[in-house]
Amino acid sequence: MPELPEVEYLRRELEIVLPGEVIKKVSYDVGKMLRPQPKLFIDGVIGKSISQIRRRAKLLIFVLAPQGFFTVHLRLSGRLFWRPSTAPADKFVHVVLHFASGYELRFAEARKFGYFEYIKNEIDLEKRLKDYGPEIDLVSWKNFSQILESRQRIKSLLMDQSKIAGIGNIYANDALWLARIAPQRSAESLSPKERQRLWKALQQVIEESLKKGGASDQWYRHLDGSKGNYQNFFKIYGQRDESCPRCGEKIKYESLGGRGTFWCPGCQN
DNA sequence: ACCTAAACCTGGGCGC
DNA sequence: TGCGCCCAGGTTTAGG
Repeated sequence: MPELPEVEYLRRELEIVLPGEVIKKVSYDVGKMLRPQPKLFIDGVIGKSISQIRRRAKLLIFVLAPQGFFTVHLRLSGRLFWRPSTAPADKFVHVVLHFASGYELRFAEARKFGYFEYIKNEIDLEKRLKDYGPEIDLVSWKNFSQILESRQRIKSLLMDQSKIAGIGNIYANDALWLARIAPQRSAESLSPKERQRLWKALQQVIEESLKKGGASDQWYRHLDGSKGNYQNFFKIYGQRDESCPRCGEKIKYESLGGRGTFWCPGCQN
């Protein structure tokens, strides 16, 4: 999924239905999806209620009462569904939290990369979150500019969660196109004007996607199973060999840092 | 410090 | 319809 807009959209939906719900039972069929171990996870959450849902980077954080937390990472193909237990089955479901109200939180994960993790207290939670850089939607322009003082390639740096949190492959591609910056450039080579353009482009693209309910390019779904809309408004992501909407040049595709990278040689310099 | 490739897995789309 | 190949919103680890 799931980059900041997708995870944040889901967080807001969860925040509407989950607080006050009591976990009655956990079922699963893939043990590695419950961390640190299925038994520890289940013992940690059973009988507790959910009081709040937070987000840090691409990680959802469920606050439990009277104490404890669990996190959910959707990785590439994770979906969360909120359903009455009588609802028809969903495909690819591997973990289900059953609530006393008769509702279920279903975790569908086709590729089995995603996971739930129980965290027993604040100290451990902080430990788990300590390596994340500032959230992209909160970082100041000045701090952003400082973070770019690096020889790393700009696109790889944007996607490095320890430098800046929340950006993934879609929004890195789209923001660089908006800011007219080639993804292969080293971060430190960006002029102050370019840094400002990039910072603004990132804010713009994140905000636009969040308003559209995120990008359901392949797997991402809302809590009720519906799709987001940003995939219909990609600037350059996925547009291999199409013509650039800004300058008409043919859009290139190459692997950069092991990730598919789309850019326009005509207007990204 | 930074880069690449591979690993973790499965499904969907495309060409033949 | 089927098969093979390529690709996939992420992260981690091994090796150069």
